Amino acid sequence: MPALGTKARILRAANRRLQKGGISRLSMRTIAADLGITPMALYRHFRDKDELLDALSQDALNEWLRRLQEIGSESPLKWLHESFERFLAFALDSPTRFEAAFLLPAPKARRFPDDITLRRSPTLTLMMNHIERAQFEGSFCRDESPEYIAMTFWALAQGLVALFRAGRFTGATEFRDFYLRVTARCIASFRRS
Amino acid sequence: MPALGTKARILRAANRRLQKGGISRLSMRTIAADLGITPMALYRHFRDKDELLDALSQDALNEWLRRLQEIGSESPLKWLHESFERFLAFALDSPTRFEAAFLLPAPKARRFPDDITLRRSPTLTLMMNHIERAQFEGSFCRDESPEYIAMTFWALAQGLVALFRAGRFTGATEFRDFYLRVTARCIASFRRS
DNA sequence: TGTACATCAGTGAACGCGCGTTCACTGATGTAC
DNA sequence: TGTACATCAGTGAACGCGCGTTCACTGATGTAC
Repeated sequence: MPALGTKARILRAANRRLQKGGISRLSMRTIAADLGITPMALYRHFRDKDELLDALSQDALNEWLRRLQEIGSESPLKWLHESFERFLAFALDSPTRFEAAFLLPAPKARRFPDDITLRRSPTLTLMMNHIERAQFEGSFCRDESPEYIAMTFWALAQGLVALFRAGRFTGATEFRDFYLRVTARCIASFRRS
Repeated sequence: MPALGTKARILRAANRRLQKGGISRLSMRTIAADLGITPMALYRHFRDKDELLDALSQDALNEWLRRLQEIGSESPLKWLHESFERFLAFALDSPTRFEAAFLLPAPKARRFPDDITLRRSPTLTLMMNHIERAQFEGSFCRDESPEYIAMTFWALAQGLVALFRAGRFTGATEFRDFYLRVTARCIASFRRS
C-alpha cells in the first residue's frame, strides 16, 4: 500500500529539511538520509539537484495558489483583506513552503510590467481580478491600474515578511498586529476618495 | 606609503567578491586569492569568517547611514522623499554594499517595536525625527506614531527592492519608475487629510 | 652604535568535512510468448 | 503454466571539489639597553 510515491516522499522530506536549517543546509545527502535511502536513489526521480529544487518551489507555489483560490468570493474588498491574511498565515504556519515558494531562486518568475499585464502570473491575476471588481463596484479608485495596485500589495507583503524573517520584530504577535494594520491601511489608501 | 591598511584592503576585496557571486561565493580563500595573499593571512586581522562578515556588514551599514546624513535638512517631506531615493540609489549603484548591509545575517538587528521606540536604530531614528517634524508642522497626520510610519516605509522599500533583486521586473528603468511612484504614494497616504 | 629580543604580517602544508555526482552493480517485479 | 527477458528502484564505493581552520614556521621590523 504505497500511500505516497517515492517522489512525493522525497519532496516531503526536502520540505522538512528546509524547515530546519534553511536552503543552505538542504543537500541531496541529508534528504536521502532522512528517508533512510541512498543519496543516489534520488537521481532515479530527479535529474539533478536543480530539478528537485524546482519541483519543490513549484509544489509550494501551487500550495499558495490553492490557498488563494479557497477564499470565498465575498466582496472584493473582503477578498483582498483575506488574501493578505492568508499570505501572513502561509508565512507563519508553513515557513518551509513559504521559503520554497518565494525564496528559492525562481528562473521562470514573471516580470513586471509585461508578464503581469499579460496575466501570466496565476496568483497576481487572481488578485488583479478582485481589484478590478473593486474598481468596477466603485469601492476602489480608478487612477491606478490593477497591475500597479497588485504589485504594490505584493511588494508590501513581501517586505513585511522579509523584515520578520530577518528577526526585525520582537515576536510573532507584534508582527501579526503590525502586518494587519499596515496592510489594511494600504488597502484603504486605494479606496475611492 | 600604505594608503590602505591590510584590514581595509581585505574588506574592499570582500566587497568586490560579494558583487560578483553573492554571499554564497564569498569564501576566505577567494578573498585571499583576490588579494594575492594566503587565506591564513586573513586570520591575522579577523578572528574567523563570522567576524569578517560582521565587519563587512557594519561597514556597509555605516555607508548607508552616511548617505542618509548627507541629505540636506530641507522640509521634512522633501527629506523623506529624498531618503527613499537614496535607498533606491544605494540598492542600484552599490548592490554589493546593499547586500552586505541588509542581507547578511545581522545578529544585532534592532527589533520592532521596543528597540525602535527606544531609538536604538540610528537610521530609523533619523527617519523618525523627520516624520515627527512633519507631524509637528502639520503636513503629516498624527493618528500613527513615528515608529509605526517609519517601519512601514522601511518594509515597503525593502519589499520593493527584494522583488527587483529577485528578477521580478523587466529592467532597472521599469523598476525605478515603479519604485518612485509607489513610495511617493505611500508618503502621501500619511499626509494630513 | 651595536646587539638581543619581542612583535607581528604573512606562509605553506595539511586536516577533516560535506557537497553533487559518476559508475558499475543487485535484486525484485512485470511482461511476452 | 513456465521460462526468458526487460524494466526499474535502489545500492555502495569512489571521485574531485571548495570550504573553514589547525599548526608550526619564516622573515622583516621595531624597541630596550
